[in-house]
Amino acid sequence: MGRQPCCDKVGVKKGPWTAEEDQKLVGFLLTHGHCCWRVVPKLAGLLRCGKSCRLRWTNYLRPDLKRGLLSDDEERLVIDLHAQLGNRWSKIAARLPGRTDNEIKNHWNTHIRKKLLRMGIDPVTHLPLQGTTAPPAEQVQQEQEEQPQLQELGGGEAMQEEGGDTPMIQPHEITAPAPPPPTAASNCGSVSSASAGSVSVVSPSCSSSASATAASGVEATEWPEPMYLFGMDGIMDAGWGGLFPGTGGGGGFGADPFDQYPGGGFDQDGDWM
DNA sequence: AACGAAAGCAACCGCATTTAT
DNA sequence: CATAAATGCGGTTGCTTTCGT
Repeated sequence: MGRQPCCDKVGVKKGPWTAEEDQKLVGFLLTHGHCCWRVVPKLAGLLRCGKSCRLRWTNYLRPDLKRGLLSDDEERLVIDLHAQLGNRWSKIAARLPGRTDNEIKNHWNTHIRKKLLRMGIDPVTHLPLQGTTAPPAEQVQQEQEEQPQLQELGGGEAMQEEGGDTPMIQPHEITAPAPPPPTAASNCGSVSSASAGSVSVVSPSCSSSASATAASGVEATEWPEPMYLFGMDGIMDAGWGGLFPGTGGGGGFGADPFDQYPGGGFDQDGDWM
């Protein structure tokens, strides 16, 4: 027997997720968890493939996700791990809390890979490129001007984007603890305790309250709705700006929402900050 | 100011692996 | 043990934004 599609192709919506869909998915998962992704969209009232729901959740909606560019340390860690593991993005992501394989993969392909190439390093083997053995001197100089700290992976200077973009948000800025708002407090790590699935967003720092919350299920059920009652601006102000990029899809993050709304959101433990 | 090219990112596709029967 | 189904993973695509001319 041939392999069946993961879901019915007919009537399945594709493309960028809308805020309404996000709301349904987050609300459902925080309340019920996911016993199996195949049935999640049906139970959540979504016209989406279960696969798509899983991807959306793991890459975008999980409360424990960091957002923003990778820090200098994270980038070095990615390079080191890639040298050891190759394109095992999920394995690499497992070593970077709050980061997803997709995010790391994209960052590698768009930033790190190019940097290594300009440095004359094969991004696959992590060895000096054959043939030219070294990039032209002016290229090296340009590279050093752009990424001086990459030459010495032990350096601790904050890395900037190519072209000298505004500094990325740093991990310590993301994880600075702060008292969570009442509705969001229940959000931290309430998923897996209600879930038989594998995805866990339980945060050690709030696991006790999370278990209590999950036991009641009340707040976990209620929080997504207030999030939307904020409206987009309110959500942004609350620091989950990356959660609902609108319906534009694609490059909706050309402007980092954290640049506009710094200091809010969930840290890697799912704590509100 | 307008246009085209390049960059960046979210999402999709298909294969591989794991789990259940 | 064999087969089917579900899930996970990596590669790729397409859309949006940004930058340069």
